Amino acid sequence: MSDIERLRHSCAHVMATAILRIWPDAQFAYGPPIENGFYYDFQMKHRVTPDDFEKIEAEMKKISKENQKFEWKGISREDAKAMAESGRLGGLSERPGNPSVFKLDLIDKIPEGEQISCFQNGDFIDLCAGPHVGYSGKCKNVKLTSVSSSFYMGDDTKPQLQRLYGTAFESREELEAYFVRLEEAKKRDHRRLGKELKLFHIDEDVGQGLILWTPNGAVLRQELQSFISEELRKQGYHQVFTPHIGKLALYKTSGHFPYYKESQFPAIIEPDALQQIAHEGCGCAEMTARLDAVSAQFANQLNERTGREVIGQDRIMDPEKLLDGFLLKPMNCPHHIKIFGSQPRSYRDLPVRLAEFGTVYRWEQSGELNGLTRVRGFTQDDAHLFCTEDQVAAEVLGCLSLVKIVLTTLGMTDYRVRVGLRDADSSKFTGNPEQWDKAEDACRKAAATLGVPFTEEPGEAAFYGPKIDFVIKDVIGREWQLGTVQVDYVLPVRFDLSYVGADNKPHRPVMIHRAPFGSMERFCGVLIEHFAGHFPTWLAPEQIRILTISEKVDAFADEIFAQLKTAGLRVTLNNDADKIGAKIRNAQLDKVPYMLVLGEKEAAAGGVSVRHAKRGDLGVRSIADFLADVTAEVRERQL
RNA sequence: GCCGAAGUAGCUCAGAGGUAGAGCAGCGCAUUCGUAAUGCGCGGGUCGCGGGUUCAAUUCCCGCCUUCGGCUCCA
Repeated sequence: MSDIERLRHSCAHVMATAILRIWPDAQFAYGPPIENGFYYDFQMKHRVTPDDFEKIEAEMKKISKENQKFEWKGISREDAKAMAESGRLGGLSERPGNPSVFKLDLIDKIPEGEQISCFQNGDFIDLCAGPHVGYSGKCKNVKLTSVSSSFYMGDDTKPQLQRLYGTAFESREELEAYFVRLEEAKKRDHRRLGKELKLFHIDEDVGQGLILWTPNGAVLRQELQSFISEELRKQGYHQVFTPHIGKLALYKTSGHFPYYKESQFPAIIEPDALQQIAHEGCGCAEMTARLDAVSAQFANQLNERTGREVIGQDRIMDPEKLLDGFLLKPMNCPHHIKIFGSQPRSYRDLPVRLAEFGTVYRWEQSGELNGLTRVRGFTQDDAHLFCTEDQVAAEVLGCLSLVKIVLTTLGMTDYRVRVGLRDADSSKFTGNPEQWDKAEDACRKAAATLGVPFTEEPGEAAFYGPKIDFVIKDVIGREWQLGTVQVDYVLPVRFDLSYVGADNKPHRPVMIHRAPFGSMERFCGVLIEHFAGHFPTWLAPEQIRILTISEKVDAFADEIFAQLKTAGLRVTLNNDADKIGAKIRNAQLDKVPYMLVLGEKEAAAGGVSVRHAKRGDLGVRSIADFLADVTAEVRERQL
């Protein structure tokens, strides 16, 4: 544990002590240091609100002044249990009738034979492995930041606890600097900039988590798509288009329906069928069952193909009663699979790489929605690669290099790479173990070539195969998964895909799912924050703004405007009656990369005064020079 | 979905049981100006939505919706 973590952990104990002095019934669960501070989870009758912070902080100050010593004590399991039973553990004194329930549970979770220890500061004794600072006097530069709720052990079937967050630093200056930094970070929040720069809009009447791309944001997105499309052409991809819905049977085959029902928009039922079931007086439960069900033939075929019972007897129904419908597509794979399967394929054709900016819809929980980063409808820069088993490693590598090109071009270097592996004892993962091993190995090896540290995370795989994810942090430190590359041995079996090998026999292809941006929405959200709204010229919705000094140069300004426009640049003209200072200020606030100041001086010389939003006044230049430089800057996608 | 907080003009926010205010933005007029705010004037709000209490509710109470911070979830 680092020094700052040790300090913050001690602050969590000081906070607990303060809470107990005010509300003695509090039962504490778990209180670790975290990236920017610490928290403690607890349960008590009083509900803490931000109005209570002052009172709690005052008590914490007092405890810090008392300069209590943090003392380590090794105790036996029996003693620990006895102390928890009496309410002494995680309390200021024994609390008859109020046993330390969470501490009791935590003690049970400590493996047999491991040393159990507690720490005492003043009257507060807590089950804790430490370490801690020497004295509470160190815990003086501390501030409570927020209160929320959490589930005990992160399990939503366990009791809901209150979680109080705080932060602490060695010095007061560092503490203050932290909050200044936080304020600065908020200014680059994509939700705020999205409004200020008119990039996107979310409208209640359209629906939560559904993005309306306004003209400025549409430019940003379109430029990114063009960039990706160019790279895809270089790498031998084929562009396809598919509809936004597909029949339920498609998703029953893929295995997504009904198992992921909670995260899909409900099925769309055909009008005739809807009328029929309404006529029959069919209830909701009955309707759901009939939607979920399949015919015996369907189940048998799929079970036979996969070699296991993926569809149980309970889902089989008389074909007469089956209810058909459509699903708003939650992913693009089945559609692409159908394109691959639409014609015979030879091993000579492989790999087949099908790409689409495919829009998908997922029913995310309302509390999870967040600006552009977590939405209910989004467009993936998706592609599916169908290849032979021998080609998997090379194709994964190709996908990774694409992700790397993308991130490098945008100057995004602060990301981490996660290799998601299967969790041995989870039934969530399908397919055979040897293929999993092979695929996991290919991912691991490919990730190693990135030259970026990566972590292997068991249980993070997709149900059909392992994956490599690129994860980036937003301004407030939350992590978002962007690019992803996933190897899949399962869907080709479920859809019975095949190609003809050199031996003139059918073979099963392997699929790779990949999206370098992940989703256009999320990526743009992260990108807005990355650039703090100051996009490089090639991405800027408005690249150049012409600012006139007086009406006398209107004709000259029109001429320059027309020239830049003809050159394909996104240019606007501000010939309002404002003073030049105001025009510059407005252009700066709109984060327009180039401002061209035109007055009588420029008109006489036939030049333009160039000002850059970040580099300031660049002096007078000839229009030809300026045009050449900016077009090159845009063409080369300079940062 | 759960816990907590919030919702007043396009934006940022103030306000109070007696049907609302500022700054910025917008519009109009004047100004013709040299690298981050020219002046004057005008318009703009069913105070998130629906109920209830009250002579009177935007303000108090209840329900809902949306947003924000967490939790859980993320094929």
